Amino acid sequence: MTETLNQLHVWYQGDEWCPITSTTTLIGKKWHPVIIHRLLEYGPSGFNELKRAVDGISSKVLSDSLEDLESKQLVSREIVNEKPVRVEYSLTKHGESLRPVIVSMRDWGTEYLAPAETPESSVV
Amino acid sequence: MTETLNQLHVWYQGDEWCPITSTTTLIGKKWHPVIIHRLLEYGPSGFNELKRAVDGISSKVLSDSLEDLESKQLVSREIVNEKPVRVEYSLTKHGESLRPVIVSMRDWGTEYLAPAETPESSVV
DNA sequence: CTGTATCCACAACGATACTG
DNA sequence: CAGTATCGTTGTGGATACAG
Repeated sequence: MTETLNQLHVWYQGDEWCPITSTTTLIGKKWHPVIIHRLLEYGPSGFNELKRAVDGISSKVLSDSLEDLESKQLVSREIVNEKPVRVEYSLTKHGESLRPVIVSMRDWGTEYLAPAETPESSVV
Repeated sequence: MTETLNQLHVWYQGDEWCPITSTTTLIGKKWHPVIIHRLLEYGPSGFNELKRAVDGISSKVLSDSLEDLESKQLVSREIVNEKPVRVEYSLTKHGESLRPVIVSMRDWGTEYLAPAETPESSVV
C-alpha cells in the first residue's frame, strides 16, 4: 500500500470513509487548487510572488491558505536567510502527487468553460 | 473548439479568466463531487436513493445541491409520472464530461488518504 | 416519496490598516 | 519582504419540523 498522509485520513460520510470527501476536505477551499497549481508549474515561490500570481487574493487569505496547506502536509515553508528575509513555499511530495487532480481540473475548465473570446487566459 | 457551458464561463481571478477557478466555482461545494460521482457510477437516481447513498447529507442540503447543479447544467431533473411521484436526477452531457476530474479525486483519495485498517470503504 | 420552511451556527472570505 | 490584527459580510451547511 502507498504511504498515506499522517493522521489526515479521518474523513467520513456518516459511518463510512469516502475518498472523495477526504480529498475535498484537503483541497476543497477556494484558493487551494490555484495555489497548488502555481507551485506545480513554477516551483518554489515567495509570499509576494504567490500573491501576485494568484490574482485577487488578499494577504490574509493567502496567509491563511498557506498555513492550512502546510498543516495538511501538502506545502512546506522554509525561511531563507537573506536580507530582506525571504520565505519559500514549495510542494511536499504529497503536494506534488496532486498533479493529476489539479491538471484534470484545469483541463476541464479549459475545455468547457473558456470564454468565447478566449483572451490571454492565465492559469496563474 | 469544444462547446462550452452556456453563460457559465464568467469566473475570473482579478482581471483574468482562470480555468481552475472556473471549475471550482462549479463543483467546489461540499457535496457536489460526491453527488456527481454517485450519478456517474450508478446512473440516474431518485431523491431518496441519492440521500441514502450520500451518507450524512440532509434533505435540505441535498435539495439545494441538486438545484445548484441543475442551474449549472451539470444535472438534469425529470419528473416521472408514477404514483407515488418519482423524480429522476441524471447527469447532463457536461456533467458526464466531469468524469476524469471526479475519478482523479477519488483515486488520489484512495491512494493517499485511506484509513490504515481499510474497512468497507464506500465511494458512495 | 420529494421535497420546503425556518432558523441558526460557524466557517470562509475580504477590506483595510498596521508591523518587524 | 512577509506577514498579523480587526472587523464585518456572506456563504454554506445542518437540525428540525412540516407539506403536497
